[in-house]
Amino acid sequence: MKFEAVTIKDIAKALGLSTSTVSRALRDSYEISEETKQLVLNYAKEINYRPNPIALSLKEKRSRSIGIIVSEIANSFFSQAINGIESVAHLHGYNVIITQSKESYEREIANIQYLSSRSVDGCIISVSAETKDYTHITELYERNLPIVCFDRVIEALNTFKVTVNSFEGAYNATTHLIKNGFKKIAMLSGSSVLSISKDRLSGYRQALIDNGIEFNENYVAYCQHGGLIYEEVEAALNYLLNLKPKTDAIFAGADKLTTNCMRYCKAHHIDIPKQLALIGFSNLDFTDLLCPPLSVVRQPAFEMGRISAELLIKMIESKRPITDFESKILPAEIYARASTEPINTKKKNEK
Amino acid sequence: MKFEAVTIKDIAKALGLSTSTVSRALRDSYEISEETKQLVLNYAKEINYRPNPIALSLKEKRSRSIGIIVSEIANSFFSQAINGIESVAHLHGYNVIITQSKESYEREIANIQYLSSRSVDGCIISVSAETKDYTHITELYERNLPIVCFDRVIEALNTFKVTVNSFEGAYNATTHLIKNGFKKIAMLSGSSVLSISKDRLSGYRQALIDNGIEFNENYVAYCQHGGLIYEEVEAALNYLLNLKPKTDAIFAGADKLTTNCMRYCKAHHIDIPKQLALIGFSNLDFTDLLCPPLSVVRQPAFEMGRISAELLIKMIESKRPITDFESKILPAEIYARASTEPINTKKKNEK
DNA sequence: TATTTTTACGCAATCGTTCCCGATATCGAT
DNA sequence: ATCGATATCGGGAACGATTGCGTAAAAATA
Repeated sequence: MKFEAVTIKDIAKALGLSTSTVSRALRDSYEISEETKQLVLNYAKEINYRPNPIALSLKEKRSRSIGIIVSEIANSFFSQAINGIESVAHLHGYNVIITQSKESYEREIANIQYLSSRSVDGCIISVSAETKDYTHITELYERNLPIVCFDRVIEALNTFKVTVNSFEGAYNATTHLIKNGFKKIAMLSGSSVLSISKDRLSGYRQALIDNGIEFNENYVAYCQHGGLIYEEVEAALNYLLNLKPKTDAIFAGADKLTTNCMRYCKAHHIDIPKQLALIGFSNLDFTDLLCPPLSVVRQPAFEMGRISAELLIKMIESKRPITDFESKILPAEIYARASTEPINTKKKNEK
Repeated sequence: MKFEAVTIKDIAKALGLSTSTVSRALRDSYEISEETKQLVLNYAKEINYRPNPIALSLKEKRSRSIGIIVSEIANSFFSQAINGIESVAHLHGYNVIITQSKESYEREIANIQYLSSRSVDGCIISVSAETKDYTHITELYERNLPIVCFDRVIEALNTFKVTVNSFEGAYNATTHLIKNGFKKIAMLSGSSVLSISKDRLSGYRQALIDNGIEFNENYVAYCQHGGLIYEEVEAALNYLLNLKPKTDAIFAGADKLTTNCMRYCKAHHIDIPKQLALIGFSNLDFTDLLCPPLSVVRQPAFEMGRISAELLIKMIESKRPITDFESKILPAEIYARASTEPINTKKKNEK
């Protein structure tokens, strides 16, 4: 029922040659005469011949494609990162296969097995928030599947890692809140098992300490699904906003946490920043258009994707096994907006 | 250098059987004894055998995967639609390969040729705004590659089409503006060649006429890149907002147009809705959190993806060629918020 | 002219899997 | 005991492309 593409065999038959000769002509191999080569090339162009990548994959055990696993493409950070990956991949002649784990351990396993069975030449992975056991990944890695970790990295895996400086980003965001006069700063954190969550917590903690504020573990609430479901954010905020002394600012450690925190405040008529200041990690393109304009810690997502892809392709195309793995740590940028404005400054006209 | 997976040959060798017998056992074919079948199945499970989909694709000329072409995954509408497609595809045992055209004609061609060479069993396509010539798609379709159009459809292609009722959505949005007292309503439209642009323009036009307002072509501005680049939106608004009589409301025909319109207003200190009301198509998850909360026409993106995938799979798995193609047209929903509030109503406390 | 070297091409194996067809064995029936 | 039927399995081709090896013809050398 499916249409049949033109194959090397069709060319061979039409030109009265063998498939090997045709192959050599197309591959511009040695031991081929100039005239037969031209003959084949012309005919191939004429009938619009395209090599079958599946047959090639089967034979060569490589596919010139790289796999991506992220939790959600609807997340701005990830879609920007994917754009970065694609830009580099296409430049090097690689195609990209995108999969989503939706923060599910099972789907992550299914995805990476699908990718490896599809003979991807390598993978770029940001692990799911649910994943605690990484053997499905390390096993493939040890069997020589090149893997680059980005964003949420697997610390135990000895490979390239591309991350944002979470500690510094959290440190600067928290310091920003302190400088603007907020006293009781709580943290809304993602899954406690993720390396980025730990780093962001450390940055938050250190900023408090460096400014002479006591770190209180009670002012940290975790959302194991990274804020993907509103209810867990709601529960966390119900908790954080009923503490004594009263929380007057929130630092949110992930995109969905930040926006869902805003949604909570709107639903509960909490005035930002008068009743509660808010700053959080976010890569949304519209945080400046929010009500109020939202202060954010922004990650260089596109750049992270770019670098990840470059490292992966370097790994794939390297002749000898790479042993010297560097970790690229990129700076996060702080955008201070109205959501963290000092409350004593009674300017009506923001901007 | 790459790891080698366990094949049917390994099982045959280990058990002293032929590959055909092993294949039959795994396929649960007839003409196989119960005991050899169990023997093979047990051993296969033990060594974690997984069939090689590439070899299967080569042999069967199908891959149990479906291709998607959208302009941008960073667009909320498309990422939601992709989620809908994936949910159905996985249910039927299909994998999904996502590609982005970035509104580029060349990339669209490259993508669909890549997908077809990868032996996808079918494609779900929303064409790029740049594309005027559809032969790269119709050609494959005529060679029996199942294709479902969604969102931006190819009118000339006789296949399943899944769209939102653009006319109705535009009609209702425009009527909403009129009912709220706005007089000079301009339209910010996407690429004029797209069917959805035409339908939305018709809806806007009809709503004006039905309410006794003259339709004036001068109050329509087109953005050929669908608002993907801010400058074209800026130019369009510079034009629309300098018309006499003065434009007091804007209806925007696409996601990026709507948000970039807000950005423009913010940059130019235009008060929404006092100086300019705004409603537009958008599938962002947090238009309610924008400043001001944005009135939108929202498409059932997930549902559209779901239906598209179901139709495609129906097409793929149909024994006889399908000739009776229905077009699914889903209703768009209007969310009225502060950005289109009547200006004479002087409520301070919105909600 | 005879021999060697080079050139240019075909043959066949390979990748992992399925499936048609042929082969063998077992069993019941005559 | 012999034959046919059936059950069960192996051999080998096929999918599309590459490639090492063998070999014929052409070219170069003696």
